[in-house]
Amino acid sequence: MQKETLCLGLLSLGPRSGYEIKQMFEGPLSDFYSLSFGTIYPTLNNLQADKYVSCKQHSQSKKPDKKVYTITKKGMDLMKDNLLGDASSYIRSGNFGDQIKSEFFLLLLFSKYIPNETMNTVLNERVLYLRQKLEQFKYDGPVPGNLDAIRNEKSVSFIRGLASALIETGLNYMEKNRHLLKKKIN
Amino acid sequence: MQKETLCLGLLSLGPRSGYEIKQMFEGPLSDFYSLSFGTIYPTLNNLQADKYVSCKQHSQSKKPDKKVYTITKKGMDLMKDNLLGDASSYIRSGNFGDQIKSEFFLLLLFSKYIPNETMNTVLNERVLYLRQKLEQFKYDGPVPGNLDAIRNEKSVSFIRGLASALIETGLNYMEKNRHLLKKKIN
DNA sequence: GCGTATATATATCAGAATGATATATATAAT
DNA sequence: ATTATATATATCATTCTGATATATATACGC
Repeated sequence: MQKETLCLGLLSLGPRSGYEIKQMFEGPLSDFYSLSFGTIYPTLNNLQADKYVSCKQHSQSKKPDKKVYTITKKGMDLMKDNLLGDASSYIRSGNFGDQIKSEFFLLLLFSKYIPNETMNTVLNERVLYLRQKLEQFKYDGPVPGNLDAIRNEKSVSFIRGLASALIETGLNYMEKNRHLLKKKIN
Repeated sequence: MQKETLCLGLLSLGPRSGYEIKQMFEGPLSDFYSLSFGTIYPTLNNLQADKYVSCKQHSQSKKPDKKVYTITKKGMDLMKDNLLGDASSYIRSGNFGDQIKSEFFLLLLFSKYIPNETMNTVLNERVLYLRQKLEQFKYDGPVPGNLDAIRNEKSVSFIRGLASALIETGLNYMEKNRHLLKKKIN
């Protein structure tokens, strides 16, 4: 997805700064997508120059000014156009589409070069990590204010439910089949 | 995973050319990782310069020479060292770790800006696509010769089983919950 | 009270990776 | 006969990341 469409999409949920957009990528979106500061800030500047967003500078004593961006009518139109135009090309992406870089799967692929004890530790930690992820997706309590908008999106409950179901399946599979990765002789 | 470790890992399954390594990324590995020609060819050249791989040139009348690379003892050692050294850092990657770029999930996130009929078509095509993927992972018949080595890896049956289980869960969830993405009024 | 770590906030840039293109030929399909 | 696809390597502009710079505030342990 184009970085412009993505930034506009997040701004459509409410006005926010570049820093807060980054927080979304590190919080609720971290499992699906990410953009770096080096992409976010220039993108916002370009979107502003082309009037797709407006910007209000909030001076905060001695911190750098917080630049809060608001999507314009022109920006909403561009976002909707882009989403509609590219919708069909996103059908074949994501789990299991063409954008995953799973280093964990590569590690499994080459697991025969790794001692059994090491793989055991790795798999144990992987299970712990996935359990943690699962709790994260199931957690339904309060979230920091700037992440509230995304949490309240109806589509997000669909996505969180799907992610939970996938992780549960992965955990069950791992518990039942991890013995297949063991080498007979070390 | 470092591109060097990855290329060495694939060459550890048997000698092959850069073109054939790319074929692995477009075939059985396409759902987990990918490297472009622009990365593969320079990497192989560097690995050769440092004696981690050796190279035999097979002239083929008028096509460019096919350069078949073979991993050396030095290369096997480097690969194993790298795998062991980095193993713990791969635990938190992949579904659902930190490397997924799921444009499909982003599309769902912004689905409220897309007409119900369009989303319906998109979800239908997604289901067809996932069914196709599922068949691919479950297919157990013969594969082209250069992809045989990877198919015969014991770890690959573990990975294919996991992928199949995940896709099945995703399909079931989608069928049962897709109504949640529908907007009440269009 | 003092140092350390973390959080807020924007900006920039070297290095890395991709996606496209160039080159050249063979083969299969229409 | 023409078009498309496959084999095979190589290069490069554009893009993106990850790191770093800058500046301040707050929280935490000792």
